[in-house]
Amino acid sequence: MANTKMAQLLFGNVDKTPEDYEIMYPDRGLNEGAKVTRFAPSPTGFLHFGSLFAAFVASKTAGDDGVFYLRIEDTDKKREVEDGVIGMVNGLKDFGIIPTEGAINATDEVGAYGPYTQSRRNHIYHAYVKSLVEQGLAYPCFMTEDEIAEIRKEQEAQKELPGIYGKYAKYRDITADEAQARIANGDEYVVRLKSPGKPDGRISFKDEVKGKVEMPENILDIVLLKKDGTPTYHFAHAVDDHLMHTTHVTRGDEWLSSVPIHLQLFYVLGFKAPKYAHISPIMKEDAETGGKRKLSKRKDPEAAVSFYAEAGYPAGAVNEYLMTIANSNFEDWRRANKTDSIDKFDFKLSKMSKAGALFDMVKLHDISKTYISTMNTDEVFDAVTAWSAEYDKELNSLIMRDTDYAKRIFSIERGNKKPRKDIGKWSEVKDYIAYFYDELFDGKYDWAENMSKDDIKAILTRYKEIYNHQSPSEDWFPQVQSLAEELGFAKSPKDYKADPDSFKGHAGDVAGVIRVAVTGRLNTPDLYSIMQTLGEDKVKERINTAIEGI
RNA sequence: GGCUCCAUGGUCAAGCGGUUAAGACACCGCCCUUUCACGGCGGUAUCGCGGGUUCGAUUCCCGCUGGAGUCACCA
Repeated sequence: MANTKMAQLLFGNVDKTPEDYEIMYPDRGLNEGAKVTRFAPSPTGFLHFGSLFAAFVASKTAGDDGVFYLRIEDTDKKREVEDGVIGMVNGLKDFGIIPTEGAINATDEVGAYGPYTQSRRNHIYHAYVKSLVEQGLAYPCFMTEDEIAEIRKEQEAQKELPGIYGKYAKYRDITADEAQARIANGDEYVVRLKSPGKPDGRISFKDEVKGKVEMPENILDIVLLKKDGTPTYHFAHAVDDHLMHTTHVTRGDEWLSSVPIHLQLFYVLGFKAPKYAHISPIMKEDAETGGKRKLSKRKDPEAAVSFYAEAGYPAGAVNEYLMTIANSNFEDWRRANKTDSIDKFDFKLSKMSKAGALFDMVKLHDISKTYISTMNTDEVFDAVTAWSAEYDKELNSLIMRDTDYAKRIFSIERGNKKPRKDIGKWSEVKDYIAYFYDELFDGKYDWAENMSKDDIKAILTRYKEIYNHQSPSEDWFPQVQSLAEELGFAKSPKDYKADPDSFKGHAGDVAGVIRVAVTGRLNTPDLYSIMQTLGEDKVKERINTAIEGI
């Protein structure tokens, strides 16, 4: 049979058959309904926020009883970057996404369905292409790039569908002898699919997020194997996801239009097609056009996952944000289940939005504030130390100088029923705690505008005399109140409002003066706690310095 | 341009033939309060347009407009 001859000519050195691989990679034997998903990036080393989102969705889809694996799609040497794989693995790990199988670094993998790196799977792809050639479903094509460009030009001029098909597929029926002669001559070739599609054919399928989709059938003789013998994305996708038993292919919706090709490939290969879930991209408002566009690696710093690490957004907070984008009902669930792990939330592909969401930094920040507010002192301390060790050495050395002191600072009003939400990201910590460290305390005083210098001086001078560091918290404010009365201020805002002409202000204003003297600021957390943390000597020193500066 | 997807406030979005059109972020006001934050209460603001179908369309159908994606030996 001629096809056998062709197959031998092209793949004489291939010794295994598809059947061999089917046996090597048997059914996974998972529980009924368990899902197998994957994240399949090119190892460019740059983890895009959109890719993180895709990986997040894939891992949440697999859930606890499924399998989520990492496959490296490195079939294009031009795009490859040194350390690209480790960049991907670490990038995911930073956000708590750890695949159950797949590549773990540039050379090692775990799992029984590997190799998980496409450049190491050529022998597998070749066995399947050989079989296709044998069956007359694929053929070598010797067209040069110039020839193809020529054809494309003509097709564009004629307003025809561009691509290699029908009369343009000039090597479709090439004989083995002819091919042999060309190869002997040193001609290069690709292997193309002999597409069984009909020009008027339509296909329809159900996408897990887009719903029912109808499209023209693929009629193009797409390339299966490039001239260097590596597979195209399309072909590798079909072979890999079949052999690795992927049940749900989650990927960016830029792939939606190639589904007809993929479904056809699964069909000719005799594979059961996986379910597809095409995820809408995360968009960004374009300042120039006022419109939306995809989050761009070039234009948007937040497109790089490293941005969040640098800014100090906790990975958990970013995860919460990703989940609110993925399944908007997560927000309601989170309010009802404040302390539960995000893993308990029942993520559903079908609840994903069909349209692309605009990236909202403000929302992320809010979610992050809430997230950090629920962390305990040690967790905050650990996170800040880890972050500052990498991104703010000065802050780090300050904190490490006296870790107990730092923890006392972080514990102020932490753990309340209604916790403060002062910190949205770790890079805000330095400013937040600045007045606890002389090195950061700038000596600028933000005195209230309605206070005269004389009053400020009087309050501080007198307060210095009555200050008792040993007073328990409940006695502290009454002391301020009596000082207020002594100096002509009302005891409470109510008293003051009732008769503003009789008072210079109220006890709150007096406390405010003390606050500014001690911290330099008009607004702070609980002043008593701050003073207790600073210590008696430091408080007195700050008040003295303040008085001198007036 | 062909093919395809999408379309509810500023943003994320519930809704799936009859609703005062949820909720969250942001914004504004009030309350609580020694400041701020937190919290509570309230407010501004949304169904792209035009046709159908129907007793009745945000919801179903068609067209338009707008946005996005794709048309490689890149993924």
